[in-house]
Amino acid sequence: MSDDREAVRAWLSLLAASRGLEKAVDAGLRTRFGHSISRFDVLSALDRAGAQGLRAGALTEKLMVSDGATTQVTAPLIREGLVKRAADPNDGRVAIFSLTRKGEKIFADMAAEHRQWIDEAFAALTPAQMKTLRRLLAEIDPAKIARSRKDAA
Amino acid sequence: MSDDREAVRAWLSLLAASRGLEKAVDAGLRTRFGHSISRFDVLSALDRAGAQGLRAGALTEKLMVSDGATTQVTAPLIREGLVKRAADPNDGRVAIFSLTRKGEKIFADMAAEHRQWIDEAFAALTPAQMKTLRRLLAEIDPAKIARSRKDAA
DNA sequence: GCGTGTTACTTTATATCTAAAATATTTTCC
DNA sequence: GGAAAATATTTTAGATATAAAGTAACACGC
Repeated sequence: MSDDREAVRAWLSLLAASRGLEKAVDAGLRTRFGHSISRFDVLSALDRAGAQGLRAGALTEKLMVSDGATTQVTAPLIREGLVKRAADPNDGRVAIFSLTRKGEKIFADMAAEHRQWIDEAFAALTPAQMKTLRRLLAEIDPAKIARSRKDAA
Repeated sequence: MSDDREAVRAWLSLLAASRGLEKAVDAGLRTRFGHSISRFDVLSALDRAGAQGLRAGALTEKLMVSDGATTQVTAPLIREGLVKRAADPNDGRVAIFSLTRKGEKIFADMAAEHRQWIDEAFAALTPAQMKTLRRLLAEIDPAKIARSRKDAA
């Protein structure tokens, strides 16, 4: 059988497509708005959360990064006045992040342009093909790796 | 139409799948072999290049990273004796990297296990579906973004 | 109502990436 | 043949990621 390495081939394609697009989007966001893709992700999550904002922990979960990363990526956004950090009145440990008015406005611009870029990058695919792509991607299960690993060294 | 945001949805799925799998593979390589996915990529490129090795520039291109990253990621591999750095006899500027015997052996182990992990992560897909996936991913064109960007600020 | 453990977040140390400056070598062109 | 331009790589400064240690606030059980 020559289906021997099909999974590794698919993985290399996946990696190449994702890294390529990620780099292009990051470069675009930096050039046009002076913000990284990580910051865009934060703004996007906060925009979706609306006025009530998100706790640091919830942000961490949504972005799938470490606790420390959330603290660090929000710092410059707060410094520049796009994000507001408030204490939870009921729990002194909790930090709640939300967009400022300025942050909302800037994010709206970023999101509009971001969407155009993505539409262009995917222009060669029909909506049906994009759905197929999503369906196939959803079948990939990274968690299986951790479960199967024989951690002996 | 509700195909309105199909491209952005596909992009989010792509990113989630790629990041998730990348994290799992990286964790596996670190746990089992003490090396990052970046180092695995270097070893993989050098293994394919064989005894004649690769110039720093060629490695940079294959890995799609910056020049500096190549210098930095090879450094620990050289320190640990998996990679050898030689000068080009015809051009004093050029550095040629290749695997040592030890590097070849260790990479063989890594590659075998890596392949198992990928097979497992993709187990829910048939070979035909993996081919479809590759075909669809190949249609995505990040370069369109740079071309369309109206870099005015 | 107080010690002790838990939880939430931040800080720190380290790894990896990029962009740009620095270094070294080769090539080009009078 | 030598100055100037081009090329190949390394170094440096800064951004962003993680893991683990640190800090502060809460909550449980006696």
